[in-house]
Amino acid sequence: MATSTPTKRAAPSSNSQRPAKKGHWSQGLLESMNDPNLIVESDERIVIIKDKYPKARYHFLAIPKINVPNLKALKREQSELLRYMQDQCHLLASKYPHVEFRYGYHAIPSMSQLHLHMISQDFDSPCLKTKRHWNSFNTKYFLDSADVIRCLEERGMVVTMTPIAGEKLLDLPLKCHKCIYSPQNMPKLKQHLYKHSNN
DNA sequence: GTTCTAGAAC
DNA sequence: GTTCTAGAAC
Repeated sequence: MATSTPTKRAAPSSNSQRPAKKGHWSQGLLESMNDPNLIVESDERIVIIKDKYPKARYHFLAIPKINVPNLKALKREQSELLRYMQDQCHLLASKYPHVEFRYGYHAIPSMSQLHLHMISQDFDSPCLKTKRHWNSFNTKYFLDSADVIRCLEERGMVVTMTPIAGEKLLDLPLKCHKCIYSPQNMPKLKQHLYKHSNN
C-alpha cells in the first residue's frame, strides 16, 4: 500500500546542499540594485528601484551604493546619507503630484542592505496579501524616515526594537490606516480600502 | 522576502 | 464545502 507518490512539493532541481549565501533570498536586494528593469534613478551615492513585489500602486526603495547592512550599522555622520536618500525620494514623489507617499524603514527588515521604503498610501496591490505586510507599513514597525534621521543625529545611533517586539507589532489586529474600521481579515481590508480610493 | 498548502475558521 | 492564514522550506 501507499506505493503511489502523493502530490508533494516539487523537489529542488539541485539538492543535498543549500545554495551559497550569495544566492540566499535575504541578499536579493543586492541583485535588484543592479537590475535595469527595476532601477528608476541612479547616481554615484544611491539607487532607487521599484520594489519587486510592490505593496501599493507606487512602491520604491532607495538604497545606498556603499555597503550599509542595516539601521544598526549607521554612524552619526551618515545622517547626511539618509537625508540624501529622503531628499531624492521627495524629488521622485514630485513626479506624482496627486499621490500620497510615506517614507520609512522597517524596524526588523528581512532583506540585507539598508533600504528606505517610499510607498503610496493606496495600498492597492495584488502583492499585499498578509497581515504582516499590512502591519509592517501601518504600525510602529514602520519607522518614519524623518524620525530615524533625527534619532541618528541626536543620539548618534538608530534605536529600533527587539525582534520580539517587532513580531508583536506584526501580529496586531488589522486596522484601516484612514479610519476606525478593524477588518476581520485581509480580503475584507482590501475591499474596504477601495472606499478611501479616488477611482 | 515569497511560495505552498494543511488545517483552522467560517 | 469554501475561505483564509500560519508555518515550513534541507
